[in-house]
Amino acid sequence: MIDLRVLRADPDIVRASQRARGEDESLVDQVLAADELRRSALAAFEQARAEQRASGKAVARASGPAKAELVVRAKDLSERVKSLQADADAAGAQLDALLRGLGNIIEPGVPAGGEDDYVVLDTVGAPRDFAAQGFTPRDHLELGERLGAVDTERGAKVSGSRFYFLTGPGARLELGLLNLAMARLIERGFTPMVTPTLVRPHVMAGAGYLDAHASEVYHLQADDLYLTGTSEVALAGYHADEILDLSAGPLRYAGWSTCYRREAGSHGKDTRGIIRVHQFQKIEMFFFTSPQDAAAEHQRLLDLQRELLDAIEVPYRVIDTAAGDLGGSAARKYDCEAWVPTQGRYRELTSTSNCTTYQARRLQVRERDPERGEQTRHVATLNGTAATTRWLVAILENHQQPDGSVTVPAALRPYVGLDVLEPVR
RNA sequence: GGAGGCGUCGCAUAGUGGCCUAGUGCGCCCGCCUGCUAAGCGGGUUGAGGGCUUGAACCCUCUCGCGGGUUCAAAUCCCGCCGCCUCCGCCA
Repeated sequence: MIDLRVLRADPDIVRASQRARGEDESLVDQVLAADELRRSALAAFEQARAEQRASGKAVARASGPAKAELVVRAKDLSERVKSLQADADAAGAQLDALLRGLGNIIEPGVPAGGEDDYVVLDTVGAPRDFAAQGFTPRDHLELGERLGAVDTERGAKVSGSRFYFLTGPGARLELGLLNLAMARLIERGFTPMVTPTLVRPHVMAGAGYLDAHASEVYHLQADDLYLTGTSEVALAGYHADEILDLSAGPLRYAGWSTCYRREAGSHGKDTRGIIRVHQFQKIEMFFFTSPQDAAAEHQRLLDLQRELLDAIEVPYRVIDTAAGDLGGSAARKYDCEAWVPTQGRYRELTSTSNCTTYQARRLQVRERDPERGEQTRHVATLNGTAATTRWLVAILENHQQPDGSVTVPAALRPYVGLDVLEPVR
């Protein structure tokens, strides 16, 4: 949710943001009108309520016939209060519904437009020239099967399409990668967290995943719980309804969880291998910070992601996602995409979003504002991928050898316990 | 799954329909007093929204786990939900 005060004070900023996202500008005026309505309804209710409270005291003091008469009058007043309260509640609900329909206000500099209007900020490393090395690269699934590392056939037998087993060296590679990421983050002062993957509706909604992404999310009807597609959801909810002390700096969490995604809108896309699957593992970074530090912390998250990508030695590029391709909660989003040789293109391995105060406002995460004494204000939240199962795709393909073996990147070897993955068939 | 108990200010507790503008103790903050510390004395100490301005002060409303209901009036009575505790049952 955006700040209603900002919208009142400067509606043009919100209009411009909506325009850049390719979303409805007129929503801004609808919100302003609903706000007017709510304020007048609220004032009417509160005045009537104050009268009622005064009359209640009079009743309590009176006795005998005088009391009976006062009660009769108080009944009328009670009816009026009830009806005015209903009006005020309805006006409040209307405003809230409209306000939740607005996406976060984009950060200045975000490219306007949709999915294809990203701006490439940096490109690191060069795609390997397999032709010059005299062989045609195998894709990650063929490699994984030859190495005895990935089994999608049995994954489908047990759970259906887009499920898989990581076996032997594949499982070791994933655990090694996640442990490397976690170890690096702990060194940087992160608090490691293993988070719940089933959450209540208000937590899912608070993180913003029940709006546009609702069809992407698994729901357990019998228990009314949602399976999370990232530990961001649980980490965002971790401090819900709390007033945090950020005077010693941001709270930095590294959440390890299995992630579940329905992939409802992507039938036919990436059906081969483990690029797009219903279940995978991820280490997610999540910050709670003071609003004025959010943009700088966002750069820090991006730097950490780049360091981790450097550690697995794959070519990648960094893109600044266009406004129309941001989630509703994000004010800015950077993706790092690794080169996938057999696809001849870059594929997303990490994503980091600055949600400014948008998530925190829904989840009621606040801090004391040092400049305004004891007053509270909403904090900013940021999130970013540290490592996921999908990274195995880039590792396998970019480090493959002509004989079908795969060299384990040096930084990973202590965590995987193997220097080379050898074909078993 | 069954039975019972509980949820009040940062913590602990009092409060069985109007005298609650929620009392008291502890903690914390400010001040006074005092060789220092402690003690003592006085004051303050949930959060949100609205009036309203750049802000402060002031006024009003809401906030006793959450949401409904009864009543002229609800921390207090009723219903639902959530959480915690105890016992029984079940259990990868």
